[in-house]
Amino acid sequence: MVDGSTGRGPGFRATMKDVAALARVSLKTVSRVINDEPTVNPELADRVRRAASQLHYQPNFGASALRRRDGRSSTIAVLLEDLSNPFSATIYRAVEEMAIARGVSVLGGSFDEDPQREHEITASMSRHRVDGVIIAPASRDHQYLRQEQMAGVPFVFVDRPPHLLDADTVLSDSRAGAARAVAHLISLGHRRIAFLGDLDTIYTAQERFQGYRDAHVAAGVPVRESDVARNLRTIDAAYVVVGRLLDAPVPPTAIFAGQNLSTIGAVRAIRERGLQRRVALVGFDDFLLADLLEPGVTVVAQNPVAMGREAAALLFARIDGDDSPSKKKIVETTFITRGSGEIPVDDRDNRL
Amino acid sequence: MVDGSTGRGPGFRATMKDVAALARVSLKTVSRVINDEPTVNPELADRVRRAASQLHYQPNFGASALRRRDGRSSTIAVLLEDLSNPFSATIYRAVEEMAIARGVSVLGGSFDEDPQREHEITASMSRHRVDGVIIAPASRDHQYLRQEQMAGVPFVFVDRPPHLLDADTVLSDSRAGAARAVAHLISLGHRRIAFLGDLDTIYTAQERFQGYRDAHVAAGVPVRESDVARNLRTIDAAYVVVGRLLDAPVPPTAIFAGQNLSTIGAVRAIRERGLQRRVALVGFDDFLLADLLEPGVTVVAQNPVAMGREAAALLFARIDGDDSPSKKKIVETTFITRGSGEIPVDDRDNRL
DNA sequence: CTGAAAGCGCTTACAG
DNA sequence: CTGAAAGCGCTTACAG
Repeated sequence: MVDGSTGRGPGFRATMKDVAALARVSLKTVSRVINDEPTVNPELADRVRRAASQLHYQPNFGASALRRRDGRSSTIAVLLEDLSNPFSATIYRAVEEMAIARGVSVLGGSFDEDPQREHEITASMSRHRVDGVIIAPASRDHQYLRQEQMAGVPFVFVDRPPHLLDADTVLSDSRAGAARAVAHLISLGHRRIAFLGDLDTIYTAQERFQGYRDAHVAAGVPVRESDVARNLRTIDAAYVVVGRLLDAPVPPTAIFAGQNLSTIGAVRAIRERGLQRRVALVGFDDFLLADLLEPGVTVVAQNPVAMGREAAALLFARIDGDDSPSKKKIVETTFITRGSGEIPVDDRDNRL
Repeated sequence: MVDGSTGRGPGFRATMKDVAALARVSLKTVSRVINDEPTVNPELADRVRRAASQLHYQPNFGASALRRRDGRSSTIAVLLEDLSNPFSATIYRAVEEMAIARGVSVLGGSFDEDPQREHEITASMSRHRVDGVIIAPASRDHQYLRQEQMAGVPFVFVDRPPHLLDADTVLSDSRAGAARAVAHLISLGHRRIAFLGDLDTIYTAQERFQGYRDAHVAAGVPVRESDVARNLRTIDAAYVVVGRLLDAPVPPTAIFAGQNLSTIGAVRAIRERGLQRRVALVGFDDFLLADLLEPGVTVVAQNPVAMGREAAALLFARIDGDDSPSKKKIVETTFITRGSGEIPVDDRDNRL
């Protein structure tokens, strides 16, 4: 079967057995060399390495994991809202960097705020026997992950906390960040500040609204329900709602947008009406080119690189055996003023 | 061993054997039910399903692949330049959608233009025995993938073609798209059009430069080497180079930027000098907010969704057994005028 | 329609 | 330091 040559025709893939035969050693010796066990005669090891290289041998992770004590697949899952959104993509990349340094591969998944899809993808990850999962859940009840956790798979929640499940968590300080931004607008005289919120089911949308309220309460400014828009997911949805608000008889004088897409929708609606120097705007989550718009867009910037790194560090610590109580990390936000948020109220507009 | 209850203490994970014992059938019958083989007594099948559900059984893909004839891991790899770049991320998402519809999971990887990293990641994918690979290579010689191909793993090249390897390919029509954009600038009277190119080693950078040259040749306008900048990877690099060009005694009157980051760098440098209504700019590859800048940025838009879908379709066809000769698909670009590219030459500037 | 035996490519546990 | 046997969780190939 072993002919000593390299070409074996289509479909051929060398196994340890083939390497062993070519190197004239036992299977077990090949296994020792491949796994860098030290107790191998250098000459034999060399023969094995040459044979492996000649046959283009690549060990089979799946087979190895099957028999291994720890059952490690050398794979983790990173399951986020939408990998094509810059926030998710940046977290993914930060995790990828730490994974690659450990020789671990990353299975990526996007939930698109669909709990059903979350259930399907996590089940699939279970069938792949991933070594751990970093997840920004779309669902609100995470008890179903309990079984997987009990089977020894660590979970780290990122951007959104677990519900009815105990697990490590990495969050932005959404509430404080939002409160600071809104307090800034209030300090410039604004009393009618519109709120653009994402889906009500999303933790961060709730937190950012709480921050918006906190700032109002602290300043003794009432929140007007008609200035609060929720369940805005897309640029277009925010664009339409902001247009409607601005066209009202007594429009808000400032806007606080709860995420990057709604900020962009707000910019479009404001610009279309030529109000970019009249209506103040602050967005949550930074975005590329925010500084090149006119005026530059003031934002509460998150730190997705730090979030991804932190989540990966927690996950790998668990994979390495850390069984301490679950941890919760808060990543600070940064308030970046660029102009759009520094427009004071125009007294002509402040009719309440 | 089987106690009929659900809780088994930490570390427990049900196997087919456990399910078989609980359902009082043989292992093989469980296997038949899990794999939806039709020849199972409905009553037995029901017992198996109930037992599987009670034990939270999830089949082990790795073990199944090991014994299976086809050896399928239900995993593909999508290896691109940088998953946090919108172009790569959009391709990734398009592939993910098609993969999820087939119950296939996606291992993602970013090469960052590092051939060494490409070698490591592709080797890792081989060890995971992925069923197929979609790749935008960083290296220039792809013979090393021959072994993997011969072992039956299909490769689809996206954005960049294979060198010294025969494989399916999906490309943008970079050369024609670039030529059209530059011809547009020439038609507006520009004779000094700077070119901002990515790394010379990158196929698309070469093609876009060829398109830039084609348009010059067709119009009988000479290309000035001093207007050609290469190996620009980042926003900052483009920003610095464009600044230098604009500050020269006789600056170019227009700029053609070869990718989205260099376009953004060019915008920064132009704006900083207040030249956004004087210097024309066209970019290759569209980007979010290009229409909200002032003036809006004219671009040659690619279609990464179509590219990802096409690549996935080709890959899954191969996985399903298509062994026809390799295919090459060209995805058209779209020229989108928004203002920055429609600035005619100012006669005062056209000193040659 | 159902099941007992063998084997996928590896590692474990053991013997020499 | 080296190797033969058993077994990980499944599917295949076969017998009933």
